[in-house]
Amino acid sequence: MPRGSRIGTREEILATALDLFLAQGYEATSLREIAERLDITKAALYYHFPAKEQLVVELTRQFLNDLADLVATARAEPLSERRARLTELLSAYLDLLIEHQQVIDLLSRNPATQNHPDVGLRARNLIEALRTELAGPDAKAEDKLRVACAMGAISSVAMLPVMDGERVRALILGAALAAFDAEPVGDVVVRSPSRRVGD
Amino acid sequence: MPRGSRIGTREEILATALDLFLAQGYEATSLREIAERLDITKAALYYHFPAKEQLVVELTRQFLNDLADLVATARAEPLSERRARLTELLSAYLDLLIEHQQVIDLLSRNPATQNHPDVGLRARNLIEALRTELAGPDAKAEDKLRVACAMGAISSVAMLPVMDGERVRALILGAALAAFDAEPVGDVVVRSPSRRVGD
DNA sequence: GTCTATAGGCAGATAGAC
DNA sequence: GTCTATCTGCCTATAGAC
Repeated sequence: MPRGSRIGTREEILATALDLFLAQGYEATSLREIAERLDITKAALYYHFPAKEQLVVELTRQFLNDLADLVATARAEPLSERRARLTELLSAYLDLLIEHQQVIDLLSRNPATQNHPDVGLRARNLIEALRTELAGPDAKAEDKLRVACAMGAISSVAMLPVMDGERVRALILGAALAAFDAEPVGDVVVRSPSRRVGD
Repeated sequence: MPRGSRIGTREEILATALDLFLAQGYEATSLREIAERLDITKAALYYHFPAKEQLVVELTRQFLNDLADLVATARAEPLSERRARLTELLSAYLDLLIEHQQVIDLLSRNPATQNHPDVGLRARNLIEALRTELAGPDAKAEDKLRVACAMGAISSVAMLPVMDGERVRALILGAALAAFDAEPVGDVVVRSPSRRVGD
């Protein structure tokens, strides 16, 4: 059943694809499912996108460009003011994750997208570049690990239901900086459990 | 070409399946690929495992049981010594992630596995239970966020190439505790980039 | 425990009418 | 821009011989 001429078909396709990819995964979602939900046919999809993978390329393009911008910003920052630079860049990284939360979910949860040169590989390279920039050119292994922990704390936004407000943002940024600065903690002993839970 | 009777066929199948699932994803890996790499046939796989999804169930069983044990430990701990309890449980959680790094990769990267009641849903419930236990029964939203940040810092192990040594472990645990304790940091301004990187 | 052979289905993708 | 119709190929899973 045709829907007639609409302005936003392409955007509707992308939105629907994102929905289904997030819920079921990229590989587990067929073009038939996407088409059915939109009440069009598979062939109609192929008018707008030459192949299934192109859906992911388009869905992730904006995020990846923003991430590339952030790396460029990092490279342009003077190394002299190290602390201010770290704070600023982690803050921008946090904003990026919040803004593109769904796309990041898509990328991190779908191995099939991670080997695509314009998507997964590009993302990996950019993240690696950011980590390198944050640690500094003369960074020791420990500094790199500290940066990884800080970025990990920021990644906790991905685990959370919804992001709301400046207070939450400030807390996560504070946690990331504290993770970076932290003293090592060793020699912790764990007692044995009384009974297993869950089965 | 038959391989004759071997003791470890079942374990070889699981190891090969894990390899391929990690490299390509669960959905993107066919039973034919697994069989070919092992030099057996698809039908032989079905002798050992009744369905493809059973491979994931077996691969994740040990990790999920260990995680359930950790939740049980958390429930058995006295709430009186809050700080020691938090340190101890985060430490055990870190050990768990290190020990089962590959399985965690498998779970977190494959949406298709995440709706299975004995795998993804069980994992989600256990992680949620652990977060709740760590935050405490009377926890405010902010405490839960702090726990999420701490667990996020620990999750940084998943981003790292290899885990080696007590020093690295101590650093990550320290970062997690510091993330939990951190003061909020607000009002950071980001300058604009000079030029985009990467294309 | 492993094989051959095949059923039965759905995938991604294309051709060409309208 | 969307359709119908169809191709080709691979998928999971099963039956039954050895």
